[in-house]
Amino acid sequence: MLWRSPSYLSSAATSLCLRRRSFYLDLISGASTLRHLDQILAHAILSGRHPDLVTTTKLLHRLADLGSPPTHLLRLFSSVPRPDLFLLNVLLRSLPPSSALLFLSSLRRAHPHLRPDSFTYAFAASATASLLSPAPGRALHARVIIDGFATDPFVGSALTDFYLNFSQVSAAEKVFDGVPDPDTVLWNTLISGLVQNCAFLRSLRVFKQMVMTGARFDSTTLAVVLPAAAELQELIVGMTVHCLGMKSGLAFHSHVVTGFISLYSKCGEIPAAKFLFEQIDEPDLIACNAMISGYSSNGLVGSSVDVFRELLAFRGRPNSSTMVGLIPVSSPFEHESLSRSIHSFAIKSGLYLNSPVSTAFTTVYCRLNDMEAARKVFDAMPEKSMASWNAMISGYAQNGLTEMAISLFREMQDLNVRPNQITVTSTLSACAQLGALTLGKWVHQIITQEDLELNVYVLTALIDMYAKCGSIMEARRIFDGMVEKNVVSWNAMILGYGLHGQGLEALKLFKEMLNARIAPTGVTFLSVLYACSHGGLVEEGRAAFWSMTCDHGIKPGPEHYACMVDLLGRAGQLKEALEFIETVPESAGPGVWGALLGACMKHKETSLARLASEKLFELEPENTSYYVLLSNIYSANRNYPEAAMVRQQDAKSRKLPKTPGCTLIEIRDEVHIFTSGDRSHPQSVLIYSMLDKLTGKMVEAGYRAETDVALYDVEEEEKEHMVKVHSEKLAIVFGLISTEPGSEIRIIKNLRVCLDCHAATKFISRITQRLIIVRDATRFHHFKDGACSCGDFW
DNA sequence: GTAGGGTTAG
Repeated sequence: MLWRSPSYLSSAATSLCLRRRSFYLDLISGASTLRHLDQILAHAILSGRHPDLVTTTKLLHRLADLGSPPTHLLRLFSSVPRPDLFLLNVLLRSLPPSSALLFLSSLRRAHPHLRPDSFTYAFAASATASLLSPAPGRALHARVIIDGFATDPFVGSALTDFYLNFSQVSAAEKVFDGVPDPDTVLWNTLISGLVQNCAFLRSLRVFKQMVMTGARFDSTTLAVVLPAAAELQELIVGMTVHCLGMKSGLAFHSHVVTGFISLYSKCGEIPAAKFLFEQIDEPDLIACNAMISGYSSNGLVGSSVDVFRELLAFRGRPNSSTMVGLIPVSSPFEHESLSRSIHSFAIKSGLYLNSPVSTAFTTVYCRLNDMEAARKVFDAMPEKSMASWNAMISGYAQNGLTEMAISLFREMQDLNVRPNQITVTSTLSACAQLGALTLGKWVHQIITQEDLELNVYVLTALIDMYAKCGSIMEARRIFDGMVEKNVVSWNAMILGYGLHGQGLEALKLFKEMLNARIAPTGVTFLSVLYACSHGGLVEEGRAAFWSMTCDHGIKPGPEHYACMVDLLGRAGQLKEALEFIETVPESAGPGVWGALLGACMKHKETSLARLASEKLFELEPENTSYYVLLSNIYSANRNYPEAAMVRQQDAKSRKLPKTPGCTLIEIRDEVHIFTSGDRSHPQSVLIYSMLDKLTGKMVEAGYRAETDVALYDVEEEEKEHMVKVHSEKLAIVFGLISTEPGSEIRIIKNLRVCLDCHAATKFISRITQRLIIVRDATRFHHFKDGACSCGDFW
């Protein structure tokens, strides 16, 4: 270096040197502080040399690098009598995004001789990518098109990046398509941005297209496409990329190797990941993190800790990602104490309580069903990431706290935090559990508005939501539109038909699935059995059960046995059901006996009911719902002393209050909830007078209230009321008076619909000529013209 | 102008 101290500048020799441009340039690039630069500039001017365009450009560059405020840069620029395009571009690149764009907008007035080129627009476009609003970027895009730069790969890349930063995937693709000869960087920008927007399928498609068109790919390309393959667990695609990498020699680039380690770990190929990791001479922090998380997520917590120790011993400090990878999210129960101790370590160190670490802990606590701890971690996060919102929402949905999940999603919308596929998938699951069709439709609308990629997860969640919220046709429409279906999608659709009592449709779809060579899983058979059971298809169900073990080698679990007992029991084959239980290899669980008890209920089989109840009391002494069932069976047979005794036992054992039966109906986006005998509704006078009129007409048509008949597992409080004012009847009547004649009525009951309401609804559907869809605790009933879709197999 | 690891889902 020419000089070390500012005092050196005062020497005459330096003055002479400064007259020569190259020395001057060297001095500028060597300056290490703003003060140095000031002194150089002052000296130059004193020595009679005014900086020319080249030196000013250099100076501007250096000033920006050393953190000079934007006002200084602008002042320097305006001191130049006739700035050229190069200087303008350097200025634009050096200014903070908003000042750069502001400056550009005044350019035409201030410097009419300067015609922006592709660099100008590229820098400007990349400035728009980091703003809070997309509006300036869109305006710039318009100018780019007018000025004819939309076909330039440099500009296109910056614009593509801009749109992807604002999650406008389609717009980004449009920009890309407008560039006839995309270069490697432009391809990479699109692929990487798609991955960041969770559009993994699209990114793989673009990569394929890139390779097919013969475009040159580089290590960045491979590094950005690998996470997409890993995320989708597309091992074959990943291995193809590996082959491409080997052939081109790019597979040994450190970023790419890390990508492979992560890919193989995520696909469960730990030996391959381990092999690659051990091939690296000196793995860096990121490679170690990939391996740590790979082991941990595959349940190999010991090996994960080994690599962590190695990292501490030889490669220095771990970072927050190391911690995230180390937490055994995949098996929290097994390593609960380890997770909690990592958490307290993280809190103590303070350094690690950033968003990804907190998100991992949120997840762990959700999995441990410790929702309060999870929420505490979530609330303590100053900056919430997409993943942290998703972790909390899915945690609520999976723990059945559906309202919490939905209200958190609402909060996100209110805060203008844009959801991604995972957010909507979790929220849809909550809507499905709740049976909230209007909410579900709203989420569907948001998916469309946000242009979220419709991947298998999202579409399957939509099928599930529509099916569980009563729109089986809409579910089927989405199912048919799916290009790529997997087992879960088929399962969701089959289960949907089962819920709606369309057993034959379910079986037809199951056959189609087998023809399409999709290997069924235990869940598939559970859905098929369920559909048979709710459609009264006993023989078909039996055949499916045997085919499961014989043809597909799937060992039936307790839930399959329970479903079979339910199937036989509903159809009145109680003896066969009991015989079937005796074939259960291990002792039958509560599910199996519960199913038998439910069947006894329907067929008023007191002695068998007693047997089943005794088994249940033995297996689950704390579960109170069986007492209700048994007592109802006795009262159905008019054996009131026994009924009273059971009820007394029940009262003794009961600790928690019962959930009262209630029915929900949505009218024009508003939710109305009715309980039995409810008079709290503002229109309750009208509702009751309508109900009276309707009951009159029903009686005329032959309806008799079945007050002394056993009510399913309805609760005591509800039973004490006249069945006439059951919550479902109130909700139906409210539906009748609040909607157009002829339109369908949908209600949701939290318990199983009672026999009397079931019969009454049939009459109502005929008298009013309405389709009434009732979702109860176990299935859907479509009442139409005096009949129910369940064919009374409910 | 693009760049590897970590969190979230049916």
